[in-house]
Amino acid sequence: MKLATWNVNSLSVRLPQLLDWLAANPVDAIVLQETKLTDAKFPHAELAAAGYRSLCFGQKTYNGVALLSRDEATEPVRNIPGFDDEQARVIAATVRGVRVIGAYIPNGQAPDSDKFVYKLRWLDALRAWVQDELGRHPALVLMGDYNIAPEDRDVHDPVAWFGQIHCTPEERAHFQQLLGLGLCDAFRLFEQPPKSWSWWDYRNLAFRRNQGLRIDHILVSEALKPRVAACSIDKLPRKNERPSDHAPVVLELADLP
DNA sequence: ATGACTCCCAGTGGGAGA
Repeated sequence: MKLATWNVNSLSVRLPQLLDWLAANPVDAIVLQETKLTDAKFPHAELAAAGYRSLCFGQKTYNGVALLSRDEATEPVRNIPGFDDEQARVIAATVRGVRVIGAYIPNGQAPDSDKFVYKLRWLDALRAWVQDELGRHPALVLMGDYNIAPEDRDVHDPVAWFGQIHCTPEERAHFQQLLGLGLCDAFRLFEQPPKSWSWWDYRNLAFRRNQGLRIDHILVSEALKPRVAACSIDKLPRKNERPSDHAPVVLELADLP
């Protein structure tokens, strides 16, 4: 079973690239972030033609998430239950026995901003809810755009980025607290190329210079960890014309005996 | 260098992203 996450930065702009990618990478499920589409405009038919059913949770202009799956996705949840949020950032459902949570964690803008306060509050609510979900669904994947670079090795220039948004001690502590729930960063279960990033700024020729951050993650529960067979970042779509600034991250799970 | 690019809604500019 293969799962993926990708911040597409506008699904209407990126739909052809997504369809191409799914044709080349026929994952069983994928969560998308920054669809920037109301549900009325979601391209259900095009994705169905590619073999995917869609759960969407969008809004105009900003945010918006979706969960695409080949098989039925049951028990859907939109946003964090009990956490009042005007922004569409979470979609979850169960696919082939795996609880799949797709999250677009707030950017936070700057450590001295109101948006940073919101980011930390949001992460508190996420952690409490994921803990509940783990009780109900031991086989769980929490994946998406975390907007957190967990360690210095996830940052192309850790000295310049230290204390900046994505790299503050507070954000990194939140990431560690998620791991403290028994979740595991699947990417780090494997040897990876040095300087592995999932996001590169559009500016400054950052992709060509490989100046990026690893901020898109796939965390897996204890129960799923023995099934993790591979996890990688696919840089190829970042080489497209008019690419998203993020690359997809892919997880492979061994099938149950 | 308070930059750079890309998206969106707007409306011939500005906010947000990261």
